[in-house]
Amino acid sequence: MEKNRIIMHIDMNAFFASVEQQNNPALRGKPVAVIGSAKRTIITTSSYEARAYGVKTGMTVWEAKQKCPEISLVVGDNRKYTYTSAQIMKIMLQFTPLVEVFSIDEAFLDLSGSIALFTSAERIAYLLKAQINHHFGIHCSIGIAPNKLLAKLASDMEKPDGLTVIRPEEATEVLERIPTGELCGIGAKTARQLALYGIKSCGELGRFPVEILRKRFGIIGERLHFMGLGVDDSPVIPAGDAEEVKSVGHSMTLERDISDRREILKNILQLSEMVGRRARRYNVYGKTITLSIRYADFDTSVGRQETLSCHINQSEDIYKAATCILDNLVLLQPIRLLGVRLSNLRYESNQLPLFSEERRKTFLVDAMDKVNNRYGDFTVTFGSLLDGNNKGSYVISPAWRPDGIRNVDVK
DNA sequence: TCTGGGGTCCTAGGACCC
DNA sequence: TCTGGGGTCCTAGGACCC
Repeated sequence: MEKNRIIMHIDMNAFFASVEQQNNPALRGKPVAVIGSAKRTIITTSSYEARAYGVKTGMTVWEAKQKCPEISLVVGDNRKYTYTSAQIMKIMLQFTPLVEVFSIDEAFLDLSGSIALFTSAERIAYLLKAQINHHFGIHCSIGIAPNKLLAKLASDMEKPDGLTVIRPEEATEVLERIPTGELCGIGAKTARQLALYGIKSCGELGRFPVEILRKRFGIIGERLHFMGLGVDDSPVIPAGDAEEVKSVGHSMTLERDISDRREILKNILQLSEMVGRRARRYNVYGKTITLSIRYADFDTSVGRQETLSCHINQSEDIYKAATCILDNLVLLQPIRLLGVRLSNLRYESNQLPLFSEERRKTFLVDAMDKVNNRYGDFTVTFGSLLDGNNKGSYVISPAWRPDGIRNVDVK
């Protein structure tokens, strides 16, 4: 039997853009969009002033300028966002130790045990909003419900600066009018599939025979059924209890489509170094290397993986494996995007964090030396790429976490 | 003027071993 | 000459999340 829980979901509004506006008063109250530094970039986040013009995440810069010619474009700064995020998460920890960092700008809180101390969940919401706004000038939307699924749905219902409560007894009625695609876990494709069965709302989904869902969607089918009913007993998992990361990777869209093998290798080397660096920093080794390619036509992509007999995390070894995969591929078109990922991970748990910095440096120098000796020419370019010439490779992604290996602060 | 990047989970088929 | 299953690992691709 599920005990009545009180779960809160907090979503920072236009997080990256809000941080930038806070940082630069000249941007406040104005349409602002945060973009990547690479040539082929997109709108990562836009301020609410920009959204009023129709500027949305995922648009090209050109599209955004069409919608809003006076928009200020800011190249994202991952360190700033990671730092702010970590500070905000600390504020949340004042109210409960059960804080699950869901992304750089979202968190779940289990307040079931905290209500007695703070009177009510709504009061906690007001206190949180006030503190976050006071210290960081950032608004957030908060949802309160008996589980994570409904709390997330609730926080989505009023933006910006919203507070929405779904009480257990209200859940059924609320779900009746919510389209299935609004639930976290049901994307456009699944929503379309469900619509073919005449299922449009969550209410309809919950009433639909679960056997048919199971047959059509497999394991997901059962989950869909419970989602439609608003049932979700997944726990809020605090940072310390989170599962270990299962893969580490980087990918990048190139400035232009390329076919030249030397050029392709150069980019694979850079990606291998980024992946290796991150893996070594966190004392993790991987057995499987995946090389991803997206072709010029954007729609065609391939991923080829290879599992080795031992675990590696040296950039050079990753590079060698990725190169080997490339050699077995027939390239069909010029390449638009390249990616390198390390998975099948093993953690070196007996490493004291105290030594990790030292270890990291040793490994880094070691790897760079080897690369230099071995690959000559373009390594010099590569070294300078890493150290700043190639601003194009700054990583901007809302999928970061403020802590641990998913703090992707590579350049 | 085109369309970013870092992850997780699931499926389905094949290899291989007992 | 025809014919087993179960288990595990691996691979490629797709859907989903931020």
